[in-house]
Amino acid sequence: MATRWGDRDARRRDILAAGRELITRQGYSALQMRDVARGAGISPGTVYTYYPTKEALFAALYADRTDRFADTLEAALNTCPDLEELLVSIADDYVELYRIFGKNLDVVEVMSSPLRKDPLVGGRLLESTGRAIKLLRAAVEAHVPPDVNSEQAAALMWATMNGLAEQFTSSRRVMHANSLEDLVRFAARTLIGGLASTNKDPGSRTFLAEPTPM
Amino acid sequence: MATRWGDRDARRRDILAAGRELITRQGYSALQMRDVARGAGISPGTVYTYYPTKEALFAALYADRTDRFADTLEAALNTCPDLEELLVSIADDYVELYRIFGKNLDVVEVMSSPLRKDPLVGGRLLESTGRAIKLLRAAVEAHVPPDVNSEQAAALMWATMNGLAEQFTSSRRVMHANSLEDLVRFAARTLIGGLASTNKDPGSRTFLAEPTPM
DNA sequence: ACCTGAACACCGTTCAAGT
DNA sequence: ACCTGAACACCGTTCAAGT
Repeated sequence: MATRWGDRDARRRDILAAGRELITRQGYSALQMRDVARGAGISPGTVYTYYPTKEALFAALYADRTDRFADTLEAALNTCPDLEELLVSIADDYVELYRIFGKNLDVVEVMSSPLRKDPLVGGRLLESTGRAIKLLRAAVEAHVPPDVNSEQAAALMWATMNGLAEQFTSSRRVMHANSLEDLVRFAARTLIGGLASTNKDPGSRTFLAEPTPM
Repeated sequence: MATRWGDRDARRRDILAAGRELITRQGYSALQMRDVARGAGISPGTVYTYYPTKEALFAALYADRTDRFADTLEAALNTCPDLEELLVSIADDYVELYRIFGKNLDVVEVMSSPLRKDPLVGGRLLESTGRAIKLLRAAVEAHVPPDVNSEQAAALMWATMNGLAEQFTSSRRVMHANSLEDLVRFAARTLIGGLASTNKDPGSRTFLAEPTPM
């Protein structure tokens, strides 16, 4: 680290890089403030003049990672012919994100604390998660019949993604032996088929819809 | 606590009761070994002669709670006419379980540590989660066309339950304003419709299935 | 202003001593 | 045997002192 005395922007990048290194290589339990400080070439006290708590630092790392995931999602949105391929192509990236951050950050907790007002914590968090959510909703709306309630559909898709990611980062073996790709395809087909055949908006619900041929 | 000196069974129940009280009323961060000891009327060191670590105690509490959820699931299985009503009727109970335990226990972590061999930790955990999983799979098989791959279907259903529970215990507001019941119904209808119309076993896949009328 | 690092606070865990 | 509680270890956080 060749960061000069007083260069706050570079110092902040050093802190984030050190934290990211620890958390991606060794997991959340390895994210310790003394080690972050050592990795960034500073003393422990100094970290606290950049991020007021460990949770704030973690939230900043999460926001960065979410932005990278949103990049993946955006690229998939521009290249994938259908929702099934889109979901398959983003699955690995999301599972990696979830493995590192999934269980350890309560976004609501952060956003309802004073950290909400910190532009480099709450601000970044709102920006990155908002972007990912918008992209996901756009994906749903682009690939699902227009009479489906897209808010519910996006929420369900989001829940499914998180639930699958959880299975593949923790309890999968207890349940089954399917690969991530197989299960994502199965989930995608089931959701798409289900959205096409039922679950219209209450106003326009039809009793006999046409099933989408595969 | 009127537990007598040397009554290990009663003492263990006292410890579990104290832990459950803390965690259900104030959440995981309130599960502190000194407070568990005080609640059980013993000294901190004694807790460790019953559960070797805090994680072991937590896993035992999780196993107990999972057994109670399996009771709920079993009752629903015997009374609910269809899968949609079954899922709606267990949703609240599962969300409560998830709020308390969802993010804080890695079952695989516990089961791959020496705790696995402890009958009151790993043993109970295997028993209770195995029972819940079997019941869920039975529910799927009872309500879904026989040519669907029921292992995948159960895994997807499990993922969806976890994903929805996560939304309703943390980041829901960021996504949408639907109630739990509405979203569970939507998810159930979509899954059921999707399983009926697509995703047959590779061998018996049909191209035009009959949609289930609502 | 920015940074240091010793010290404090807290909580999981251990163990010599008690009954 | 079972239990006590002071002490240890660890890690998030603070703050008086340095440059």
